[in-house]
Formats: sequence, structure tokens, C-alpha cells
Amino acid sequence: MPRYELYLCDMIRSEQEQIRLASLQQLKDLGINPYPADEFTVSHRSASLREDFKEGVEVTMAGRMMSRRIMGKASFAELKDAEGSFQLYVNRDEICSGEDKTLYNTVFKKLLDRGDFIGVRGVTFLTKVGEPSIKVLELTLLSKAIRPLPAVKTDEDGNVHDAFSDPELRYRMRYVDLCVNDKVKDTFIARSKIIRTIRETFDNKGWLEVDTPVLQAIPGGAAARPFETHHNALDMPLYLRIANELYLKRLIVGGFEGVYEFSRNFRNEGMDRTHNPEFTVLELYVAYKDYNWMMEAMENLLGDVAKSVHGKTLVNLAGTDIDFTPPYARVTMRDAILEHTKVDIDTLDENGLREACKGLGIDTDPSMGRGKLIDELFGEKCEHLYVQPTFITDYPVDMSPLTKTHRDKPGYTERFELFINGTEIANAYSELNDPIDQRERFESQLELAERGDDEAMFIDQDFLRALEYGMPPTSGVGIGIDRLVMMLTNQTSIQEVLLFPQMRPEQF
RNA sequence: GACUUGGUAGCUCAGCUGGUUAGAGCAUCUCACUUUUAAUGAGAGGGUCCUGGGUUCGAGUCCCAGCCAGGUCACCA
Repeated sequence: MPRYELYLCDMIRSEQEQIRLASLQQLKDLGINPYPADEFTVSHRSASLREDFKEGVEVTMAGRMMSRRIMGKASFAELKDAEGSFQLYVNRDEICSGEDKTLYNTVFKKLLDRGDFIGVRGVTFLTKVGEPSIKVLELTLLSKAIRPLPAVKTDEDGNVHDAFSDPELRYRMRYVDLCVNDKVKDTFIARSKIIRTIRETFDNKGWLEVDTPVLQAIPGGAAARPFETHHNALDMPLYLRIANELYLKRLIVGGFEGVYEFSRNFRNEGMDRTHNPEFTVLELYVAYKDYNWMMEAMENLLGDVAKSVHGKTLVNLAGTDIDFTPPYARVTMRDAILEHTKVDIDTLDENGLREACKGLGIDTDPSMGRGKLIDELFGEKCEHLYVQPTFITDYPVDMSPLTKTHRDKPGYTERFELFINGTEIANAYSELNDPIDQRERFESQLELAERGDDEAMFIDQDFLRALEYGMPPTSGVGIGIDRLVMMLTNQTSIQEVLLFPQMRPEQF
């Protein structure tokens, strides 16, 4: 048997917690199990019951008791289940038909608390003021809460009082956040819808969802600092993946014609409003396609995703109407920079670009090559201007070591990024499948590493061997799922779209 | 990583230039109340003022260091 009295001594308990622990003991003394094992069969849930409301229907419901308004021999309580809340009417003589009124006077009024899980059997009716309610005939305690939930209240004008709003507490105790802040749940429901829409779309195309290693001997496929760990039995270092790209391409080599994975990636870098050490990227690779085809696939996909969350493709996000209806604008990186800075990157060498950056007030340093300078020009002066969905195409070759060179523009690659509301949502290319070119690109990455770039890519010999066996022409795309969810749910912090964002450990 | 703001009751917050016993609303407890809905009325209890030093006759308040979080910037997706 758990020893509840120890709970009182072991930890510092608030007055409210001590009272609840005492109530717990009293319930046990009354022969009521505060944590029963029995199944409780629910016939209705709150929102669907309200939607199709009729009086006189017998229902059983379960949930958390979120508030109680006791008026002597009758009370109202709010029962909250997965769909929302429903009002209970608890009348002494209805739940205690005989002489013994303990269940109402002692158990319901004194020993139950806000936050306890209860189950009820009762009959639906409308109160004097027309509130759909359940007249409770039978009341069962399903689980006792010994900590009080924050007492968030909403008045008749919809104003929230005493909101549970401290971000630290909300993220550390997401379970409490979800209990009392309904909008939080909506965000994660939207996240689930977005992922489901993508998965259903891809499955319908016949593409295969796969799992590839999270623990990798060579962390490849992106430029980032990895987390390092150690495998004891093999006595060797392993890295948590920074990307899954090279593994998915191996599968295209192996003969799958469409593979995708929702990849949890890990990067040992700073944390802020848009970065969590672990995050989710959707990667898709389809054989015999190129990046032009992928643009069409992405605009169709995002149209469907917008519909799944908002029911339409014209959506107001952060005060701006965003039109997700395909097709989307396509602008080459050269034209974008030319339009917004009057700088024509095609006519400038590295030094010319450096001067152009200086002229625009962009800080440069000698380690920046041509590609990096172009990237700065675009990132500083153009990126934020693409509010409506726009594909920016044809990136410089030295920024894209895994991308096929452009079929007719030397120095460029067949790559696009999709920008919406000024932020990058997707990154895609015609995949580099020339093993000799790929080896050279890796070697130039190695030179970067030797010059001190700690994010330059490692050479993955096995990946090169795979390419040497032959990879069909392939188009691939990566979509940052967390940021997509942020955008579609109007959240400005990644922590709002991750159920358990990374936090420093708490002291107990 | 740099800068910046904050940490006071279960929750949200006041607390002035350093000065009695640290306050409010909600929550909790007691009493009343059989259709309320931020229920109501009457009464009561509840504090490691983030932690550790320092200055001072006296520190929630000032100083130093640390911890945790938010914001901005840098890097990145």
C-alpha cells in the first residue's frame, strides 16, 4: 500500500496539497478507492453531445472536474473531457436517494476538489437560463488530484482571468498547460492534421514511409554541429543525426522510387525562438523527377495542408492574407537580388560581390566565398520580402554540395527554397547523382573544414560508393515541420509547437 | 555566445526614496444557500520575497556572484 502520510512529511507541501492529501485519506476511510482500476464506459463527449443536444437523454461521461459552484443542496460543476466542457447539475437527493447523504454532503462537497477525475451517469436537460446540462444520478471518483490546477477563469465577455501564462511553467509542466489553456491543445491538433495530410498525400502517391538511423557513425546530409555519444559495446563514437538525406538517397539507389521520412534531427547549436536542439524535418525523394516537378508537388501539397488546418487556401496569418492556392511565383535568386538590390550577381566576381555587400551595409569577412556572399545578399535584403508563397530557384553551386549543377546555367544548381511570410519553409533540389562530382564537392567541404569551418560536411565514403552503383535522377525536398506548424498556427515561438521543448533541468 | 528584462501566496500581480507584523483578486478552509455559470453573502488561514554573500541600526527594495526563464542580436533549420 502506498503510504500517503509519508507524502506529507517527505516533501514541503502547500496548504492546499495537505488538505487534499487529508481528503484522500478520508475517502479511503469511507471505503472509496481514489484510484480505481475499473473501466468506466463513456457514452458521450462534451462537444458532440452539445452539437446534437436533446433533453432527457441518459448519458455517462468522464473527465476532470474543472470548477464547482455549490449552493447548499444543489451544485453545478464543470466537467472537462477531450472535446471540451459540459455542465453538471449535482443535486443531493438525486445522487443520494436514501437516508444517507454522505456522497453529496461529504464526498462531493468536501472531499472532491477541482482537478479530480470523475465519472457521471445522468440525464440531459436545459437549465432555466438554457445551459445544456446533465442532471447527475450517479457519481464516481475516477482519480484524485493532490495538486491544485491554476484557477483560470473566463468571464462572460471572454476575458481570461488569472491565466496560467508564465512560459517557463507552461513548458515545464505542459500537462498543466494543456489542462487549463484550451488553445494550446488546438495548436497540437493542428500539428497532427498537418502531418497526417502530408502522410496521406504521400501514401496515396505510393511513396514509402521509412525509418533510417538516428545513430550515425558519420553525421551527414547537412552542415551543422552534431551531438556526440558513445556506443559502449562497439567502443566507438556515434552521432545523433543532423539529417537523413544521405540514407534516403541510398534507398533510391536500392530501387525504391519514392521514399519519405519524418526525421527527428538533432543539432548541437544555440536555442532560441526558432531553434530547438531536436526538431522535425520531412524529407521526400522521388526518382526520375527534377526540381521543377517538385515545385508543383509542393504547391499542391501546401494547398492541401492549408485546407486541412483552416478549411481553405486563403488564410490570414499574423495579420496578412496568405494565398496558398497553387501555382506559386517562381523567381531565380539572381532576379530576386537584382530586383531588390540592383546588384547583378552574374556580372560580379567574389571581390565585386564583397564590394556590393559593403555598399548595402552587409558585414563580410574574408572567409566568405562567392556563394556565401550571394546568400548574404539574399538573406539580408530579399528573403523577408517574399510574403506570398514564392519559390526562389537556382542557388550558387558552392552553397549546395549535394545538388546537381544547373542543366544550362554554369555556377548554379537546380535548387529551390520556398518562402512564405518571409521565412523558408522548404528546400529542394535535383539531387546530385554524379559520384565523381559528389566526391569533389565533399573534398571542397573538407577544405572548408581544414580552414576552420566546424560545420563543413564529413566525407561519407559509403554514400559515395552507393552513388557509384548508380542513382536515378531524383528530386528531393526537406520541409521544416516545426516551422510550418508555427506559420500555419500563428505561433512565433518553436516552443509553442513542441509539446516538450528542451529546457534546462529543474531543481527539485 | 553577447546584451537586456524579470523571478514576491496554489495562479495572476502590487509593493514608491531602504523604515512597524509583506498586500490584492482568484483559489483554499468554515458557515449559509435546491437551476448557478468569473454564482453569491459572512468569516478565517496561507509567504524559503529564486539562491548565496555584502552594505546598513534596518534589505522584498541597494551592491556583488550564481541559478532559471523571457526578449533582442549573432549562428543555424
